[in-house]
Amino acid sequence: MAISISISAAERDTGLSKDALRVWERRYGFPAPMRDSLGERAYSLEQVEKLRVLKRLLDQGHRPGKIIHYSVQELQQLAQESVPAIKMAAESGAENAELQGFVDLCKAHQAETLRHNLAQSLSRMGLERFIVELMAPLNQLVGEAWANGTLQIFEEHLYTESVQAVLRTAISMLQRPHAAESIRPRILLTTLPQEQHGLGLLMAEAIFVLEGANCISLGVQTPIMEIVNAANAQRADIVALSFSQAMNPRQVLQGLEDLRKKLPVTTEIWAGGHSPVLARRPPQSVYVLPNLADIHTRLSEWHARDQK
Amino acid sequence: MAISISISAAERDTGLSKDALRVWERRYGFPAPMRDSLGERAYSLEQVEKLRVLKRLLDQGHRPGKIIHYSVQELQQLAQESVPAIKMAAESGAENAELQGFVDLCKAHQAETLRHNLAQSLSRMGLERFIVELMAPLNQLVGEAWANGTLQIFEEHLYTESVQAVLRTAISMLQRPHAAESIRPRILLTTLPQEQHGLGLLMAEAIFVLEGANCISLGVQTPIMEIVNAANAQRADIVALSFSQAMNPRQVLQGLEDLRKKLPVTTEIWAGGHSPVLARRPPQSVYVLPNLADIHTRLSEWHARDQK
DNA sequence: TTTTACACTTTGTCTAGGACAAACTATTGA
DNA sequence: TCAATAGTTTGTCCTAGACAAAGTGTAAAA
Repeated sequence: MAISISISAAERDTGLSKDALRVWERRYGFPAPMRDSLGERAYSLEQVEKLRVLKRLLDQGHRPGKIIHYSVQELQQLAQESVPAIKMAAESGAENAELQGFVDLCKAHQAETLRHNLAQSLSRMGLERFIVELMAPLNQLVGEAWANGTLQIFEEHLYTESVQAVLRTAISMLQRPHAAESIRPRILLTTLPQEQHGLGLLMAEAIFVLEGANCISLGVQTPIMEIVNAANAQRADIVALSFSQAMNPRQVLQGLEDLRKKLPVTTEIWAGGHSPVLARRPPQSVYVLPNLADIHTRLSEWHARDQK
Repeated sequence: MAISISISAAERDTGLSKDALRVWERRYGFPAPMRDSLGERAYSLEQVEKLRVLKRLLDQGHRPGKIIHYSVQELQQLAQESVPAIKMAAESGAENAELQGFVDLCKAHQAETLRHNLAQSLSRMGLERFIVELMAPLNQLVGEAWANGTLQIFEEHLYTESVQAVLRTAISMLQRPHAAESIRPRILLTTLPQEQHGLGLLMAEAIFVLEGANCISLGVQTPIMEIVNAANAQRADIVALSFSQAMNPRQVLQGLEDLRKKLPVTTEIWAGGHSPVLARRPPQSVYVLPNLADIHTRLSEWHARDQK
């Protein structure tokens, strides 16, 4: 009577492909799901939980063969050790306490209060500092807490919704009622089809709008050909893309390369976010922005280039 | 030198599983992709385009074996014929002209103007009429135009982003600064993990908030166990779920059934949206709301039940 | 004529194990 | 210490068979 789920549900809930799940079972003996009356795999919730933690560690650069036989506890510890950003944050006491306060609100399911406090911090700090100094590290902390199992998935959803509400309100208040066509740079924001995390994109949009750029966001998951069509239709100067850790490195590089080939040379590509490949093997012909604060400098450079 | 894409890219861009793509090729001879130097399938853009139209028709209840050998033109015509809602709209001249105006703005890529005009209509009509009389049919029209190929994908993204911005602003202005815990019903809004369309959810949220309900949205794609956890943590009276046409009917019913089993009996499940199964084989023990206007009546009924 | 029951057909997803390139690691030689 | 080479690991693709669930059609009963 224990709850178990099919392979396609496991694929959905863990982010690991069916093929990967089957080949791991063959090679490493984990996961070794039960079989239902039809001989089909039935994964237990414990297995799914462990798979989720494994996925997170793979995204951080670990290799399955080395870590697959660790217990969930060992894996969670490994996850904690391997994120220096959090340890850093943990040391700068006061600031960290504030961040932790927001995480605690998530855990207490106080969506209203969370939203209210975020909005308050926003007014106090101003949008730019709010994003760079609060949202960015907070996102990290939340992602980390989620990987540890400290934060449940629905609590993370609650967080994402609240942040989104606050950010979107801020952006819509900043946007010009009737933006002149001529204002430049014209920036097209979106993510590749595999990437469904939209928070990074929203933060980038806010910073761009603050800097006076002309932003058009397509939301997440736009097919490459459509990004090209949109960039041409909008005569975009820059296509800005956001990547999360969870994205397949191969697809990141392949996608950027494809896009570069199909976009006019006059359109720049700016890539931001926490995909490890961007730092490790930054692709030529694409501008990589390791963090949001770089947007300011890069925009100045763009204006300088544009003058010429 | 013609552009072609891998099977996993085709899966992404069409919404058809790899397995389905392979088995169609085996059974019907379509799609019959080229093979690259490694013997792997390479789908042409034309094939992907046809597959997309096919997917849309399957979602409307057509069967692959009957329609797979039609040309793209024939399929598009079929798509147009089989949506009575649009034909109806096409007949009520004046209103239709207004809707068409919005679609035209999408086609002209005037995101700013689109957003502005939507906001204007919103102020003029009030939120409830705006959603029920404008957004709902407009969504239909846009979905239809997309299936026809009249509207490009990125134009549809532009539409979604604009609507979302307008709706979210409206909702955040309505929400109580500090909602009393005691206000009821407490409604948890989200979609099942397979469902990534969030517009319907947002429209429902707006109506609920207007009606004075206590809304907590988890955004899209929440795993079933997490919906249960969230509903318990929030002591939700109602779990409201939104479904689009594109969702697999089997998973809709299975998901609703699972959820019903795991939620406390005191928590009601309300299902809305355009999934054909909801109309054809409405599941017991779940309240089906065929359209947004029903929310009002159903809420009155809820309050009556609650009195007792 | 409409409804119910049963058989037949269609369709999507699962199964298995083999193959291979790309990414990563270790070892060698300069 | 670094660069090139050889070996290992890993994910995704391949084929082809199986089966239940959903849909369709036909015949008997109401």
